[in-house]
Amino acid sequence: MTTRVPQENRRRRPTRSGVLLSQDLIVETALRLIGEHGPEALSVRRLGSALGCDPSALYRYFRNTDDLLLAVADRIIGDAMEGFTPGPDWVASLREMALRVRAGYLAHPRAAAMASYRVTRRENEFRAVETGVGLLLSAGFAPDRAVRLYLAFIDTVLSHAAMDAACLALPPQQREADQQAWTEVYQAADPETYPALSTARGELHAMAESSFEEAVDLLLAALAARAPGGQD
Amino acid sequence: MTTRVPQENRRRRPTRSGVLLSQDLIVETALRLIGEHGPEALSVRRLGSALGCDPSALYRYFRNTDDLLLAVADRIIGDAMEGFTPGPDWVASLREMALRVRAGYLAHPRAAAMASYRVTRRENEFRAVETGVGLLLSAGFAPDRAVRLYLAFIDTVLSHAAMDAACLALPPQQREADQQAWTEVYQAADPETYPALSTARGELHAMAESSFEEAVDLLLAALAARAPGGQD
DNA sequence: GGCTTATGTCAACACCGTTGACGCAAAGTG
DNA sequence: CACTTTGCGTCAACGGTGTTGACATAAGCC
Repeated sequence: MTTRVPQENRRRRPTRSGVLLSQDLIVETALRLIGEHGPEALSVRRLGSALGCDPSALYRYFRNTDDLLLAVADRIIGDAMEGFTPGPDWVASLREMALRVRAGYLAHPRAAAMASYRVTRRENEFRAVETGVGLLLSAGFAPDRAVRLYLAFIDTVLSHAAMDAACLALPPQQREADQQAWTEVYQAADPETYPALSTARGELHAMAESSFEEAVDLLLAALAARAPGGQD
Repeated sequence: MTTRVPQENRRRRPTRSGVLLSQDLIVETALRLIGEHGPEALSVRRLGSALGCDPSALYRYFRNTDDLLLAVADRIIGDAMEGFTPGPDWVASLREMALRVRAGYLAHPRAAAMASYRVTRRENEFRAVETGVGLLLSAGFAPDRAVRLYLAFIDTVLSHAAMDAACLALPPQQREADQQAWTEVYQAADPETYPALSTARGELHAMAESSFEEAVDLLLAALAARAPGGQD
């Protein structure tokens, strides 16, 4: 963001409680708040009191709460992708990207659920898009195909990861109840009206698990099959 | 629907403005509000004034806004799947299922975005799983594979649809800002640090669109390629 | 040391979901 | 028809939310 106030030259005045505010400190505190007390714990007022400052002070650093949320999202992306460098195998590299993003989301389940579908427009997202599109270009796809396919890939990864994160963010009681539904409620399905469910009865337990890797691998297989360079 | 408080025997008193309240009327008004005035128009207070009653009257019909939201979600699912019967072509049938789910979500974005991660365990979900697993069984997959692959498929569809709905549910200002980011902020990327972005500069506008169909088609292609019966 | 001005503070506004008390009118009973 | 019960709509209030504009004050520049 070019419009952003430079962090270094800021004329920072300590707050009432002596804390020196900064975008990084605010983002970290927000992430901590969400992680500790759930997504509903994130409000300007609570964030202010957690930082020991007036809520309105945050508006000196972020245009509004949406702006703050995008900063949090970008931070998650940055943490997830830290130290990652794409290798020569573009499929394997995209796969690792996917797993990293998912791990980053699962580390902050509640924040991830809010931010998965946003465009952060910040440096970490820039780098991730650069890396992903670059990998597809290196696979021989034309630029327009590379962009379209990267979008399909990353949207699948992000939305799937968000879904997993949302499940993880559920209260344990509710999560276990949802999982048990597949081994209990669905087992009682009437064979006449639900023949397919009956046939697959012994396998329905798999419904309780995440399909993230399966879906990513299916998608990557389809991408590999369409790569100009060959079937693999 | 039928398990709720019987609508018939209710001791319904006309509101101040003469309207007779009911669960159906409330749900329909909520959907209409969202459809006419955007997703952010749905609040208990606005819903109350749209119905010509005090906001608190709604709590006679729904435990809280969450309960109301689930009722709305149930209606959306029912509407989306109404009249659908799987055909002989399992790939085409799964594709139509996907498009129907998405259309249902997009028709009522905010409700869908808020309810997408819920497991209903109700009749409509039963029927959907039965249909989907049945289609994969008919394709020749063994039951365990059919279950796993259906899960990967439906999770991709649901999470993608939820993501699209969530984007649509954003306040217009934020949504447009997110979309413009690809044609403005990302255009200014430095060619030296972001060579791939530079190469694909003219195609980045595609990032603002939905990748739903592309992702579904990629996944279905991968499924078709793995079907025991052959590529089709 | 004085000036400018960025920045933290404060008070206020307009919303939000939810609740409890209250009175009225509809349903049930005879 | 009259009487009682009670479901329901209304009202007022509580505590929460994001955001804004006025204001003082202290940091950094000359």
